[in-house]
Amino acid sequence: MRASVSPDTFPPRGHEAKRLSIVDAAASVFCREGYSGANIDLIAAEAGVSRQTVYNHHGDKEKLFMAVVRDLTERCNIGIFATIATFPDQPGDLEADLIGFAVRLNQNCICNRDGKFLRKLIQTEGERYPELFAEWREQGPGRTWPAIAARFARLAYSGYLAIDDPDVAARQFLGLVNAELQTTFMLGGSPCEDEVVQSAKNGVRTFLRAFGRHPAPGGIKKHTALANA
Amino acid sequence: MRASVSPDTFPPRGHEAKRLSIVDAAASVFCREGYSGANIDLIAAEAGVSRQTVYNHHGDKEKLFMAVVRDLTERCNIGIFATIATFPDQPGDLEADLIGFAVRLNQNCICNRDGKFLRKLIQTEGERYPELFAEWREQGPGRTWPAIAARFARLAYSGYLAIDDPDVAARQFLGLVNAELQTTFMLGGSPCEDEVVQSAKNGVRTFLRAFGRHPAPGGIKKHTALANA
DNA sequence: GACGATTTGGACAAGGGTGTCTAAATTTGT
DNA sequence: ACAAATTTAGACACCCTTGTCCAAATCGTC
Repeated sequence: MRASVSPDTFPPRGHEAKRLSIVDAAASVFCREGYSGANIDLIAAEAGVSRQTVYNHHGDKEKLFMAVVRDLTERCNIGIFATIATFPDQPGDLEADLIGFAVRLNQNCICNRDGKFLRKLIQTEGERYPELFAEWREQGPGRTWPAIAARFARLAYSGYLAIDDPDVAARQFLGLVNAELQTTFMLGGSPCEDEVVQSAKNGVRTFLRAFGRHPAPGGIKKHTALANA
Repeated sequence: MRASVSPDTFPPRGHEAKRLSIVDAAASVFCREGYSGANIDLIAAEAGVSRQTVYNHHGDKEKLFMAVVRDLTERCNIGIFATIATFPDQPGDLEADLIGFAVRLNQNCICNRDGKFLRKLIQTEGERYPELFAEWREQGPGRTWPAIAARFARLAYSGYLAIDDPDVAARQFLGLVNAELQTTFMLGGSPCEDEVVQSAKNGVRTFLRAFGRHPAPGGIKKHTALANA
C-alpha cells in the first residue's frame, strides 16, 4: 500500500532506488580504484544496472563523483550529529561516559562504511576538486567541530572539566582517543572493536588527567550553573 | 676531482642522477594524479628525460611505483631518526624542548616533501599493494614508534614525566601535537609554520598537564637514575 | 678524437575506457 | 490491459595509455 507518489519527483520509486544503488557502488569502486582507475562498467555491474542507466542518472563520470561525495558528506553528518546528541552533558560516571561517546563516534561515524569511504575520497581526490572539498570542509568539520566543542564547553561550565579553550579541547579529545588507530586509518582499514575501545580508554584517561576536576572520593558536587539563565 | 668510480655500479654518475630525478618526478605525479591517472609521458617530461629512459631504468610502471615508495620510506626514516636524536633526554625547559621536538618532527619529517608524498601514497594505494605496505609498516612505524617510546621511557625514568605505558604515551603525544592539523593533513596540504607551532604548544601543554611531574618552582630535582646501571 | 654506452624522439601495435546511439525488453501507473 | 517511461544490451567512434622497437644524437671516458 505504498502507492502514493512522492511529493515532487515524477519517477516515483524504483528510480530512486537505482540512483542510490549506483551511488553506493560508485563510492565503493572510486575508493578501491581511485577516480582514474574507476571504471563505469564496473560500477554499473556492481550496482546491478546497465552502463547506460548510470549515464541516464548522473550524466558524467565527474558528476557521478560529485554526487557520491555530496551523498557521503550528508549521510556522515547525520550520523555525527545523532552521535553528538548522545554526548554526556550530565554524566553519571564521566570517564565511562566519555569513553562510550568516543567509541560510538568511531564505530558509527568514522569507521563505518560511509565514514571510511568519505575519508578516503577526501584524502585521495581532495586536491583535484578544491571547490567540492571546500564545501565538504564547511559542511563537515566546519559544523561538527563547533558542535562538539560546545558540548565540552557545557561540561566545563557545569564544573566537570577544567578547560581553557573548548575548541582546542575538542580537537585534542579526538586526537587522543584516536591516537592508537592512526596507522590503521592510514592504510584505509577499519580497526576492530577491541582496538577502538582500548584507544578510547587510554585517550580518555589521559584527557581526564589533563582536564578532569578530581572530585572528592564520595562523588561530584553538582554546580548550580543553570540558575543564571 | 670526483672522477673515481663508485664501488660496484658500472654506469657511474649521470646515470644515477637521472634515476633520482625520475623517482622524484614519479613521486610527484603519482601523488597528484593517483596510480591509474599517472602518465609515464608526464613523469618523463617532469623528470626532464625521454619516456624510453624511464623504461630503461625501471622497466615498468608498477616497478617504478615500488621504487618510489621504497625510496620515500628510506628517506623519511633517515629524517625521522635524525630528528629523534634531538629528543630532549636531559631537558632544560621540558615544555619548550618538547615543543621544539614536535615542531622539528612535523617540519622535517611529516610536512616536508617526502613525508607528504609518502603519506599520500600510503593512503591512496595502500590497499592495492598489501605486501609493499606491510613492508612500509615494519620499516616505518614499526621502527620509529618504539624509538620515540624509548625516549619517553627514559624521560620518565629520569623523573621528568609520570608515564604508565611509554608506547601509549608516545602515540598520544603525536596525537596531541598534531590534533589541530588533521583537517589539513586530510586534504594533503602542508600547514604553515604558525599552525604547526600553535598545535605543538597546545598539545604539549595538555601532555604535560597529564604526565608532567609539577616540579617545585625552583627547578627539577635530578634523580640518580644512572647509578643503577 | 674515438669508442662504447646511454639517451632521445618518433612510430607503432594492442588494449582499454568514455560517452553516444539504437532498437528491443521491461517496468510502472492508470 | 494499455501506454508511457525507463532500462537494457550491444555496437560504435574517439581518445588516451602502456610498452616495444629502432635509428640517430649525445654523453662520458680513455
